[in-house]
Amino acid sequence: MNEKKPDRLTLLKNTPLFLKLPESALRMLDGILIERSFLKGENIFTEGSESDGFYIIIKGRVKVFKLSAEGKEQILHIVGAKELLGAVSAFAGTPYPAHADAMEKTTAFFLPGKDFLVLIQKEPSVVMNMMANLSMRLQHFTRMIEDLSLKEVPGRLAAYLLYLHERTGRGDVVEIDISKGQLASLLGTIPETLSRILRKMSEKGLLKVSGRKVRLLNRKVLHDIVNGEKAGL
Amino acid sequence: MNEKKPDRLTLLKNTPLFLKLPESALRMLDGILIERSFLKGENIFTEGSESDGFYIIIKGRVKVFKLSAEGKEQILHIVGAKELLGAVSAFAGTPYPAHADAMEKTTAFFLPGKDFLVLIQKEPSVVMNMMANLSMRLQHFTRMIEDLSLKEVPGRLAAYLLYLHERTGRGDVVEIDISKGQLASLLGTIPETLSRILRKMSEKGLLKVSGRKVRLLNRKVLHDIVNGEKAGL
DNA sequence: TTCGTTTCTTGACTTACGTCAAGGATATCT
DNA sequence: AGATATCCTTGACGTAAGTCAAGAAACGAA
Repeated sequence: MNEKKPDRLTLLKNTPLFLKLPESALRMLDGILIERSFLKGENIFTEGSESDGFYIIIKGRVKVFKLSAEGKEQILHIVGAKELLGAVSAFAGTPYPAHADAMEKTTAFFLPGKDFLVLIQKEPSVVMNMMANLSMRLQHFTRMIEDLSLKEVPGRLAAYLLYLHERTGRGDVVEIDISKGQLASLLGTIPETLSRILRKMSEKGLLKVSGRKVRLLNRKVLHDIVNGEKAGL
Repeated sequence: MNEKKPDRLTLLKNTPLFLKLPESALRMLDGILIERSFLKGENIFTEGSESDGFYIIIKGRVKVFKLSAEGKEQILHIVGAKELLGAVSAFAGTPYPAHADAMEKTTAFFLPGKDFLVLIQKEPSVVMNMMANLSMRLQHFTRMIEDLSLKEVPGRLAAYLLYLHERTGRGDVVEIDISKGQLASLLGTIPETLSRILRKMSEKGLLKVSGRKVRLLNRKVLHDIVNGEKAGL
């Protein structure tokens, strides 16, 4: 166990939240952080439960989501390595505002809320980094509200595919990194609707689906769809 | 003009963002802030334009909103006295993510971005106050995404009315503080739909509308509607 | 591989809500 | 107060997307 310590320090140093932290603070953190693991599908926290701290994801992915009365799920965001989970609640001392489930085998460091508050007082850079983090999340949520309220599902899907293409596209092929059902939940719809729209887009020659790989055949029209063109879907 | 200065200082002292600021910093701010006025309906900034600073609203109200390709409007939030407008963009140095229009005659202090960044460096309490602000906004947006994606319009309306009742209700009467058209835009729908749902709720004996005053006659059922009950609407 | 489970797709149907158009009610300005 | 513009309501209609149900395909475990 002891020989793992150097690894943890390096991990911490490369976590955006802890950028610019002095060595001493990192070492202190290393002594406080608790490593936790979660199985695929395991619940990490539940909406409404009291926040006793937050997580820094080391490996794996976690979905943060809301549930409707009828059980429909809306994914708010997916948290991956080096990102924070539940930090706002820990800072504000409020209950977790949504559920969090591991989407795959996940390991994370847990930082108890009280230690976090002490750290914040001592290290202003942590607060600045966290502000940057919150700002990005706010932007993301703004776009999500816009999409849900002002775009239809084809527009949201096209926007997501083009976004994937920009970040991870190899040629004109993008690989959806989550199941189609989960993608539906991220886009604010249901698997049936997503499936139908993908088929229509295929029929129109806009793309070609094979499993999780999607070849974007007409990005121009996909862009138009994002901007509200009906394109006969 | 000079005899107004004491007023400004008092205003600043009572602004959440500047809580706990030393007298000296407040006086410096007072020398930097620029007072600006906007007419009803006037645009304050536009989505995509570069942020050169942010506003502290002194009087009046401002709607922050997105527009769809077809011109439909989604209000993200309404900013009133002592609240901040455009602060995230000023902090992050990103363009404004939405439009802002004055809903009534509004006066505000403008703080140039560069001065804000200097202030942030010098006064950690400002950052903490701003974090608290961002956290609340994030919570608000989370709820908004949940509502748009998982609730229908009657549920969103009922939630809004009950929220108004909690904050400002006199007996069982609440007063909607914006026009019905704007309320529709805030709830992510259109005036026709809002009108129809209000009528149906009246017919079911859940409430009684007279102008902007709404008498809530059956809060229990309204709560049920928030929680996904159809209630025969 | 084979079995069993989960995920994905498809069709027929329903429905909430948006669109279009018009009349009525309120508000605002001189 | 009267005139003009804005806001609100109502009806008839269209449509995007959800529900229900059933097969097909993909995945995982034994």
